[in-house]
Amino acid sequence: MGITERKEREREQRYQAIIDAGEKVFFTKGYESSTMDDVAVEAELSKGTLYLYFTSKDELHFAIMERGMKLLMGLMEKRLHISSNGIETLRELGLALVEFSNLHPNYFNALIFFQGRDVELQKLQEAKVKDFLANRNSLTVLNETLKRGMADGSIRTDIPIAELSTTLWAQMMGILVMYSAKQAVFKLHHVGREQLVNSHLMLLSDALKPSHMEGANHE
Amino acid sequence: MGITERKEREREQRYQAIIDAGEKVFFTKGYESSTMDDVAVEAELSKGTLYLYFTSKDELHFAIMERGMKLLMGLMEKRLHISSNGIETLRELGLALVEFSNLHPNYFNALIFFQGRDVELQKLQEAKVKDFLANRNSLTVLNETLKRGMADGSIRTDIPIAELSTTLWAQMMGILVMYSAKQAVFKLHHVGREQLVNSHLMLLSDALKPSHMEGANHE
DNA sequence: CTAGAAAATGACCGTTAGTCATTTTGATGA
DNA sequence: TCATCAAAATGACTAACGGTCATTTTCTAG
Repeated sequence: MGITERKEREREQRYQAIIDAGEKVFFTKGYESSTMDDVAVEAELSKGTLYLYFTSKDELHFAIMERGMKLLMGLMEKRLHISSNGIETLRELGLALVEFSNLHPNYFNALIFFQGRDVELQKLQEAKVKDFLANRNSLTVLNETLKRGMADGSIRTDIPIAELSTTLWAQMMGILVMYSAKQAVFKLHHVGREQLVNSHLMLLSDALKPSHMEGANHE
Repeated sequence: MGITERKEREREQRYQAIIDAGEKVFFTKGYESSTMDDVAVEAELSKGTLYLYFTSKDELHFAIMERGMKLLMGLMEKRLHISSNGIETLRELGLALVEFSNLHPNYFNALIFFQGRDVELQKLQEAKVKDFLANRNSLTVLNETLKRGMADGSIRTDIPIAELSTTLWAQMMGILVMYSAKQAVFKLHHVGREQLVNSHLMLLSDALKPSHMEGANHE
């Protein structure tokens, strides 16, 4: 009989329903200003029940971020084989991130916000984080693309790949975190997010070329 | 009679003493885990008194960060005139930041942590923040240096200066924020902070050259 | 010595993440 | 149909902490 199966399915549905409620609340009021009671009301459940599905507010937030990450990965995969050239693919990945930020601004913010906090990697259960890092994620894809670019000669090879990929990843995530954390500074200088990302990519397109390679067409 | 003067002096001393206590507590237990009661005990004052000098926990943290910023600025000013060449001075500024992180790791962390949060610029009194931004700070110095570099021909001029300076600032602060927030990721890839900063500067030294300028000596 | 202002105190408040004893639900077997 | 029992759900409660304010203490001035 499929009773255990049905129960499992119901549990999964409720789990997703809580994430739905969490999204609605967090995206509307912002993470810090949202309370678990808010989420409970939205989900039409008691707060106690939430804690049967999530061990903490941060874990719920993590689940939302994971959804966002899946969406982003989808957009990246789609662009991954547009070009066979490594450096151009890299640019596509950058554009995927921009596209993501326009299509799903809320998930984008959740992801950026989460990236800029040191909480989860320490306080969340090791297992969950390990699992997340082990899975194919934006950093993995970046790494593969760099390998391709180094192989086809479109990307410099004098920086070890592990260093280069983490650096590029940190740069991109970093400027986005800074932009969301320090909007006032950027406004003061009349620089928008689009401009920031653009000039970043512009700098990169030159920086990644193998030395002495002529004929840059950054644009 | 100098009574008002003495009072003012005493007030300033107490103000500084509270920052001292705040530093001791925050640097030891971490900002989030530290309570205002902890600080009060360390300062040998009641909690209520703290709030006569600081309107919030964040404002106390801001004051600590300002101290750090002053130290950093000192290190930067010192290196500012080592070279008359713009691009080399820019590198010196990067190295000043590295030096700062080694000399004053606690202030460095406070600064980074503060940079990566969106709280203060919104919740702190406008005046305080405006004042901070108006003062000569790392971003100002960066801007000046870029101007010099563009003038002496050592830095590309095709990116507007406001965009370029904010981008470079966001990149550098960004990767440091990411490093402190996501140490686990970097450890997994065996990349240390020194390596991260190095490969970042390496990429930059190529990216900032005027197009078609030959003979790169990045090192 | 006293009046009164300025500084300091600490008991108290409101909020909220997280807990747990109790209740409800629903499957099972007689 | 009902009794039993485990799983699920509940919501009152706790602990912790940032921030407040009526009261007390300290200091100045006349």
